[in-house]
This record gives sequence, structure tokens and C-alpha cells, in this order.
Amino acid sequence: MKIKAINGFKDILPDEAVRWQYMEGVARDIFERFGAREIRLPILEKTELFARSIGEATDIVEKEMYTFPDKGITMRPEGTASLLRAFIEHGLHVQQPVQRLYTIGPMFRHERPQKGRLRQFHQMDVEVIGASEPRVDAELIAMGRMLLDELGISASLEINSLGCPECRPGFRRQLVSFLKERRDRLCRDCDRRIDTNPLRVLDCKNPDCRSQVQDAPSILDALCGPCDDHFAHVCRNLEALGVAYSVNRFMVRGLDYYTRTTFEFITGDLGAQAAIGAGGRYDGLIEQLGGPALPGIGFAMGMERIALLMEQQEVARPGPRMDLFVAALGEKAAGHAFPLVHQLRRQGLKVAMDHSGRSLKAQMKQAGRVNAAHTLIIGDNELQQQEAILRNMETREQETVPLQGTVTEQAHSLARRVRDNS
RNA sequence: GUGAGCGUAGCUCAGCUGGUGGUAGCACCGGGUUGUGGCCUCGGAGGUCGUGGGUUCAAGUCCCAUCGCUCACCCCA
Repeated sequence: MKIKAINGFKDILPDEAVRWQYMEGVARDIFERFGAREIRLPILEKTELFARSIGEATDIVEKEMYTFPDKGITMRPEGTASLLRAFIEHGLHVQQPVQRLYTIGPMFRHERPQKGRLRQFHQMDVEVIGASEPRVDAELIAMGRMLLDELGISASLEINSLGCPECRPGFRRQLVSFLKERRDRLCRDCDRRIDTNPLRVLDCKNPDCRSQVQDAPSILDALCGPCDDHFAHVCRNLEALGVAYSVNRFMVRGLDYYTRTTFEFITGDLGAQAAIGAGGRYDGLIEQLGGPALPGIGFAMGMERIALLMEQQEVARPGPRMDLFVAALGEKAAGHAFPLVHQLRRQGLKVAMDHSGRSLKAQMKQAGRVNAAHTLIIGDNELQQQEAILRNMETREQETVPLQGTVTEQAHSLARRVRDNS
């Protein structure tokens, strides 16, 4: 019985890792253009942290986390709670009034895996803490859009407002009574949802439920003055930045902590998992976690989903590329080449060499496979003449190069030649 | 937790109503080129047909069980 990775946990093989590195590089660059600084966080946290932030009674906390009950600790299901915990713990708010932070790493969910939905998944998470102005919402959303644009990924943007503790409860009551009147025309899941999570009925996939819900009261009509004003400004500021969006009054978030602005980047190319990135405002959460009364907003991008889209949409990515492949013919030449290769690497070159003493043909093939820009051929003849053949693999031009002096000197002049030549 | 589908070479897959596992494609190794890659050509290696049981003269193929994977539902971070 071969040992395999456990279900829902996936290896990212080298060919795919290239895509991930590219994605991460673009993301870091953009996050930093917006002034965000990286924060690295632990993967395990006290279970209580997630219970208090995500919501004690949510399915996530009740049954979908990787928890060690005897230890009272949990593998983080999302980044925001951990980030805020660290923010509060270290009093980062005293450093500057507004903090922009990002973190990239694995998260865990204990659920049946499906397409674009693994038990270990990865997110790129950005949070802006300490600012409640609608411009900040628009700026953050625009940053998400910029990231997807620069990765070459097309997705639509939907936004909504969930109101605040002032106006949401009223809307909730309104909605529940609306739904109860139509209880018999809703699917069984929605019938149950009326009691457990009525807002969820709004984005049920069942066509019957969808049509029933068309006439449901809109959260956007129920917003209090300040929330209504905030949302209007977010929309206006998105327009000022030229970010296209559509308002989806049915969009709901599963976490208890969201307030006001919520948004999702959506694609139709990933089966049932349409959201590739999502976020929202969480004014009040930091205080609830025992920190200062500061507002916050953030979003997370799902890296697996982005990687799948990059693959589907064939986003160009650089292949592997070695500067030089050293093909030595025979033991004597190999003995000479071995330290030379080491010196070339110290000079900063990416150098490969075969150690199995195979034919030149086989070694040339290998040079092609690692996409080497040049191949240095050293045989007994060359060795005697203190020279070698340098082949440009693209132009197929070859030149004889001297191998004189110490190994370091040889490496030095070779490195210069290879660099000038490419 | 629920439902459906699928497990044949490293990967992608043929294999019709049971009758000896495919010159299949990609990848790998070697020859054609006694010292020159990609293209071409010839050859080679590589398999407990997921596992266990059953039916049968005979099972990759049919039946049962089991494990694994995938997609979807619930939920959604």
C-alpha cells in the first residue's frame, strides 16, 4: 500500500509552483503599492478566537474546523481572526492610526473536498484597520480588482451592504416574516434556513426559491441613514476609480462579523465555487475581541481558485531556465568540470551538470530539457588544449573558449561570456 | 452528514454483448549521428487492470463488499 497524501490535501508540483510563485509575487507587489505590510501568523490558535469572531453558532465553528478538542486549539479556518488577534495582542494601533496588513498562507476546513475547495487551501489576505471612510472600502476593492487584472484573470465584482447592528435586526425580522408567509413554496433547506440563517435563503440556488425571493424586502431599503450614506459613497468612489461593479442585494456572508460593505469577485469557470475572492467590513469586531474600538475592512483571495483560472485562461508564465549546462565527456573531464560548476554557481549563474557519464547526445537532450541558454562541452581533446566549446542553444552557434588559470579564473571569464552572450 | 460518477503504465486514456492486458498518445531510456538538444525514425523498459470475495470452463469486463478519488448537495472561510 503506497502512502498517499490525505484527502483534501494536495501537493503543488514544480510546474504548478511556478504559477504560484508568480501569483504571490504579483500580489505582494500590489499590496505593497497600496502601503500594506506583511504579517506572518501562526496556523494554530485558541479555538475560542474563532468562536468569538466567526460566531459561536455558525456551522463553521460547530463542525467544520480542524479542532483538537482536548487542547482547545484549532487550525485556522480563515485569516482575519488571527490577524486581528495579533494586531490587538501587540498593540499595533499605537504605531499609526491606520494599519494596512497582508498575510499569505494555508487555511483549513474540515469538509468534503470538491473542485476549488480543499481541506488545506491558501489565501492572500489584506486588511485595513482603523479607517471607516467609504473611500477606504473603494480603494481596497480596487486593489483586489488590480490584482486580478495583473494576473490576467477576468471576474465580475458584486457588492452589497449588510447594514450594521442598528439596522440589520429590523431587516432580519422583516425578511423572516416575508419568508414565513411563503414557507410552503420554498425548498426544504430554505424552510430550515428561515430559523437558522434567514439571509441565506436570499442566495439559494433552487430556481423556485429564487423566484419567491425576487419580491423579498431588500436590505438596501432597510439601511439606516449612516449605512445608506456609506454605501452610496462606496459606489460613487468605485466609479471614480473606474471599477465596474454590480449591486447584488441577495449577496450574503456566512460570518457573523461583517457589517456594511461586502463584496465578491465571481467567475463562472470553476463549477460550483464561483467566488475567487471575497471580503467586507467588520466594524465592531476588534472591540468584540477585546481590542480598541477600531473599524476594519479586508478581503481574501483563494489561491487554488486563482491558480485554476490561471491554468484555464493560460496566463503566461516563465518556464524553468538554466544559464548553462555543462556536458563533460569522460571521467577526467567530469573531474575538471565538477569544481568549475561550483564556482560558476558562486558567480551567480544557474548551472546544471549531469553526473552519470552519459553520452553527449543524452546530455544535450538534458540541456534542452532544463531549457539551458548555453551548453559547455568539455571532452578529453578540449581538456588537453585547455579549452572548451560553448554552444548557444538558441542560435546553435558554437565557439571555443579558453580554460586557463585557476578554477575561479576560468569560472569568472566563462560567466562573463555567458552573460554577454545572452 | 447526503447523493451521483469513476478507479487499466509516471500522466491522459482504448479495451463492444465475459474468451491470452493496448505496435495507443505524452513522458522516460537507447540506436540511427563511434563527440552535439528540439523535428524525424527505429527499438526498449515500464502493469498485483484499487483491494477482497463470489458467479463461470474462463472475469479488466458480471455480482457483492471494501478502500480510494472526483463532482455536486448541506455549509461557505
